[in-house]
Amino acid sequence: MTPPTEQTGENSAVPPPVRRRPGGRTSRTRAQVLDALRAELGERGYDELTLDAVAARAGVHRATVYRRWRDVGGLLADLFEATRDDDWQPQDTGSLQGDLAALNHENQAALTAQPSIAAALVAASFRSEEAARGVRRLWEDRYARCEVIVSRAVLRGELPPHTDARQLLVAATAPLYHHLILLRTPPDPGLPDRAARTAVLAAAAGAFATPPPTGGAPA
Amino acid sequence: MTPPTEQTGENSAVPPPVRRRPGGRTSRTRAQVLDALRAELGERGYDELTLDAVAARAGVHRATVYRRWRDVGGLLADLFEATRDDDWQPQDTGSLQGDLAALNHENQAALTAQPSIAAALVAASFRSEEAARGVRRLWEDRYARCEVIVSRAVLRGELPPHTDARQLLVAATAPLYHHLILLRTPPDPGLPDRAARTAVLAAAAGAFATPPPTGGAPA
DNA sequence: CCACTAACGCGACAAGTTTTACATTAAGAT
DNA sequence: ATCTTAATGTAAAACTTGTCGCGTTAGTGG
Repeated sequence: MTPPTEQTGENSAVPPPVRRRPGGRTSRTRAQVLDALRAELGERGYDELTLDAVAARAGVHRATVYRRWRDVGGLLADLFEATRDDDWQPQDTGSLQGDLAALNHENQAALTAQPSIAAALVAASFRSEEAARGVRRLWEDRYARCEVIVSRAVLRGELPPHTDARQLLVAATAPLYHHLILLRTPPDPGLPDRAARTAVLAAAAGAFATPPPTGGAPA
Repeated sequence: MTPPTEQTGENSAVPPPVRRRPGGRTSRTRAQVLDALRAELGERGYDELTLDAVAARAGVHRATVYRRWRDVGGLLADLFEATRDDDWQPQDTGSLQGDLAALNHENQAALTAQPSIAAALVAASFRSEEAARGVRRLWEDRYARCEVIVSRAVLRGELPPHTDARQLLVAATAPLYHHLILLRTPPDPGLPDRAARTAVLAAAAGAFATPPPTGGAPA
């Protein structure tokens, strides 16, 4: 991701041996390249992605891309990084099942859009360890933002106070990803709602209850 | 997938029979190459997979591999084919939750084995349309074999007669795949059992009931 | 055992991808 | 405005990937 700043040594003698230049041209190049990457991912798909095409589309020389991102994995990792800082947040529909269903509908739309950047990103995450780390952090960020869905439901009295938010969210969303990404079955318009309903039923049956915070135990 | 029969030679009117030779060397070569492919997938991982390395490991010339399988996608598709015809079947533990948990434990073991062929196969399915078709058929086959878990549970009286087997199986197994393959979180020893339990609770709450065969009076 | 030829090995090569060395441009500080 | 040098551009070399023609090996049927 961005320039590998390995310089951060712990020694006290040499503070910053290399003065970076994050301004003007550098950031402009990054923006151009990431835009070109998104466009290529969408149009040509992941497996036909070449660094060369990205560089050409960005109006930048190939060597520049190779130098700064090294390979496709590095490029994608940086894209994850850039994707991560937006202001997305889950809708508030007024009910747990509605919130989860809305989330699923949004995901289904993103994953089945004809040139799907989301699907390309998932495919890409298998490319390199670097990209895998990037996608892991992206998922973590998104699930963290979704936890508010659960806390809202608790406040409304729809769920018991000690509910494992992550487990509930995963139960509600995993079937969708499973079908669209792993099984590769054609999109089922009813699936988002069914999966949400199933998770809510399981939650009502106490499937995601965490052990009550009984007084401080040892250790 | 086996040998691509493009060998139409010239033209004439009658397609020459082209006598194949499935015996001896041909099948031996296929076995060597697929073994080498499995080994490479496990050791080097999917993204570092090269036809060249597979051929070298199989003790076969590159041109042979290119001729018979054309590219990585064809190679992987053939591997799916070979993987599909084994005699695997789900364990019978005597209870629905036990069966589902056993299935999850087995999958978790397969997906976290250090060189995980299973994980590599999933990654590989993104490579080409051909490989994607192969993996889709593999999943279809495995889920079909698992349906017996549900019918056994129905016979035992653990489930109502009209239960959607696929939905139940997906609900029980999807969270595992979601964590291990998409989220890339480290394996959680408790997850297989929890996911199985959640699915059983949802089933008990009627989450997977299919409309009764008789025309019930609509609301 | 023999003839036929599918399937393989070999090496050369075209196309594509990544690295490297050097020249040029422009960010950032004085 | 001027200087320093990080970041790019440029071009050619080094390496990778996939294809092709041709000679050799070994199934298969007689």
